[in-house]
Amino acid sequence: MASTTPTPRTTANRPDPLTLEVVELIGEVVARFHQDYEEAAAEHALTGAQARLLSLLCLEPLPMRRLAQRLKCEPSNVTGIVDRLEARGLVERRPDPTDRRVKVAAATADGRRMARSLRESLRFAREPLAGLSEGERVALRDALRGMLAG
Amino acid sequence: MASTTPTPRTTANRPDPLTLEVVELIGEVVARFHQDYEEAAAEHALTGAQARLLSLLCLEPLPMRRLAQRLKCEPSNVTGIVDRLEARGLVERRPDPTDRRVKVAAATADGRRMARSLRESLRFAREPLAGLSEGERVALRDALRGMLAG
DNA sequence: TATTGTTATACTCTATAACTATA
DNA sequence: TATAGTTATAGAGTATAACAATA
Repeated sequence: MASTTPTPRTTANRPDPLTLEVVELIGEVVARFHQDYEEAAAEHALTGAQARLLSLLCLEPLPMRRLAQRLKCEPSNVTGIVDRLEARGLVERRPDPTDRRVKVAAATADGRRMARSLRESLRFAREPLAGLSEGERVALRDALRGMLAG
Repeated sequence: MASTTPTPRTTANRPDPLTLEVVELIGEVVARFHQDYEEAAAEHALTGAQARLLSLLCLEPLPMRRLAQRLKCEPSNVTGIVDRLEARGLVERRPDPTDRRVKVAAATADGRRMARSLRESLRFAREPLAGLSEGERVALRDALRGMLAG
């Protein structure tokens, strides 16, 4: 089926109706996912950035510099976000034994509890697949893999 | 297949591996989509909020109040965003003949050009389906419809 | 000299509350 | 009285530039 061009197109070089609909659906899913995440964060008196940083630190402690890379922002911003989380006892700074310039941020026990509660309060992001059969989930998985690969 | 519970689960009430993988894939797509959008906006010296507002106004002029509802923020914020876009000649405020309290925001010709350029510079958001066959796109469409419905 | 984290600065987004002009 | 838009204010995220401590 016309596989020389990346995406099927009609005459005027516009995506075909099927592709257009899928793009729109993805946009809706993205919006729902994000809204869900922000609301869950707000319910815990966290901003989106704070929730993302805390979730990252629950996987593993990270130096400030690495945090900035993961969050795709400048290192100077991470200082403030960690400051606010540290003031609430959710995160702490630890020295790095091998390099005294480095400060490693880590989630505290309270921080991990908060992150777990946050994760559990994500409705759409956690249960987006409630309406799908196993076959549909397999198809969705394969399509998403294809998107991220392509 | 096991359709009494919303989502298949293993013993400890945790989602099964397939569901977990799909959730993770959706998260990655959401992240890519958003990053793509923000970068495209930045390339045009727009913030994300400005780009979203401008894109909305390219579909139809809207009263300030309605804009706030669409952007899911307070009306007072819209004032500033429209101010900055208006200062750059991308948006204008028009009076509403039927209600003198209302100001209708509308994209200018320059604003529409900017929005079109913005739309065209979205790589992943515009061409997320490059790697998928028609059959995969149909499967993806159906799965996404099911997600948003369920 | 280069790197890590921080500070200082400026801008934008955000919500809240008070204000104005209409209705 | 109620509504549309604005202003004032304060907190948070963001990028840039300059800085101290360390490598």
